[in-house]
Amino acid sequence: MSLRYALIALLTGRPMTGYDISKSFSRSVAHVWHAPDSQIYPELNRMERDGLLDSVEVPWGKRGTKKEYHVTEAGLAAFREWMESPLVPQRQRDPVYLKAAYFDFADPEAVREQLRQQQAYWEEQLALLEQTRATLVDRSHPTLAARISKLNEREAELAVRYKIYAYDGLIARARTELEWIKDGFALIDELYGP
Amino acid sequence: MSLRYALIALLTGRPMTGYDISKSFSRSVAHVWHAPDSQIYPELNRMERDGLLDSVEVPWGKRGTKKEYHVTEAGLAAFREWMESPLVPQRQRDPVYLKAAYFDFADPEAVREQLRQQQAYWEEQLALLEQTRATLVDRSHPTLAARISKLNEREAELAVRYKIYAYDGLIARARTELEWIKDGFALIDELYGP
DNA sequence: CTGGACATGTAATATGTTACATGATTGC
DNA sequence: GCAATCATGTAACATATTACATGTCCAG
Repeated sequence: MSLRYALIALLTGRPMTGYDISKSFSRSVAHVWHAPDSQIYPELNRMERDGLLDSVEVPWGKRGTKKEYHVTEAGLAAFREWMESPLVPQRQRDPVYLKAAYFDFADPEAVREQLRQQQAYWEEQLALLEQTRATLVDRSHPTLAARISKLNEREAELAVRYKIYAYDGLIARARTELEWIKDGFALIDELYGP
Repeated sequence: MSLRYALIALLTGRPMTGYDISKSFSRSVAHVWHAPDSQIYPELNRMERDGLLDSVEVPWGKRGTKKEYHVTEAGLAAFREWMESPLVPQRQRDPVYLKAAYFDFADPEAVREQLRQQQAYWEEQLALLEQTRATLVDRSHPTLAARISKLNEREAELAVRYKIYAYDGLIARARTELEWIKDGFALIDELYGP
């Protein structure tokens, strides 16, 4: 059910179409949440049906229209309620750690290759996260900028600081993963020779 | 589809019933993988149908029987193939970071309370992980012990070291989460006063 | 006038959760 | 004999993935 709240969170910044949201979910916001089109559009419809969102038909070009969604009072209330409700701890289900625990079933070269892939992935993530963090610090991040334009300085400060805080967590996590991967290379070298 | 491989991984140690597996998934192995009964039993049946597992009816008490599953050659081959195949990077979908990015929508006391809960959760996890790690180091961990009893010293060393490596990753992750939570308390104190 | 971005979905499948259901065995 | 544990599921629902389908608009 968190998809709902991720959608509301995004829409608190500015009204958006399903397409806008979809793009956000595969670009900068993707670090915090991701969902494919096929999940977004039906969920937006359900949320409108449930009164959490309102939509306005906006002209698009000559004949086309698009639906811009914005959060209703009920939606905002539901979001606040979720924000204040306790978090159910996530259950562990991460294939990476499962694999690592059984690396002895794989060829050491195959293991090295997988570690390299993971390393490349996390290095790229880390770079993106730090880049995005910088746009939060200077307040140029588009979604954030849209949101804080409607707030006073104190409120804006809070919004910005918490977003930076979230990114600091993601960055720390990425660094931890990279450290662990580095240890993995060292372990294989030790067990099989370089 | 990783559930399949998690099940095979467990069964490489020793033959088990669905119930045994279910218990493992909610005790020590839960750090690496978790699944409820209702997912385990049907999946075991499907895996037997697909030839990855074999089952033997074992007497249990006077009239009862239970099904002990063991991995077939085909199952082991499938496991090795999965172990050597590249990992598709996980997409981010973590409600904790989503919430953190929007903490300004919640009352600071509610935020503190959630941080306290997260802290308690991760501290408990960390303790369990370190405890389990110790049973890997001295080779008293039941699943591991069953597995290495069938291996020579070199193979046992590999199996043990990789499992410790996986737990080191989980422990590092838990510590990183705890650090981040600590920063969260500091941030709220700074923004609202202690 | 064409390709890429914009826009909105459906369908089928896979995976995961919650609740319910049932019975045997073992230890006290 | 009674409670806790062992044992094995089904059913309904919720969520997520993959593949497909269709059409508009805008820039070059």
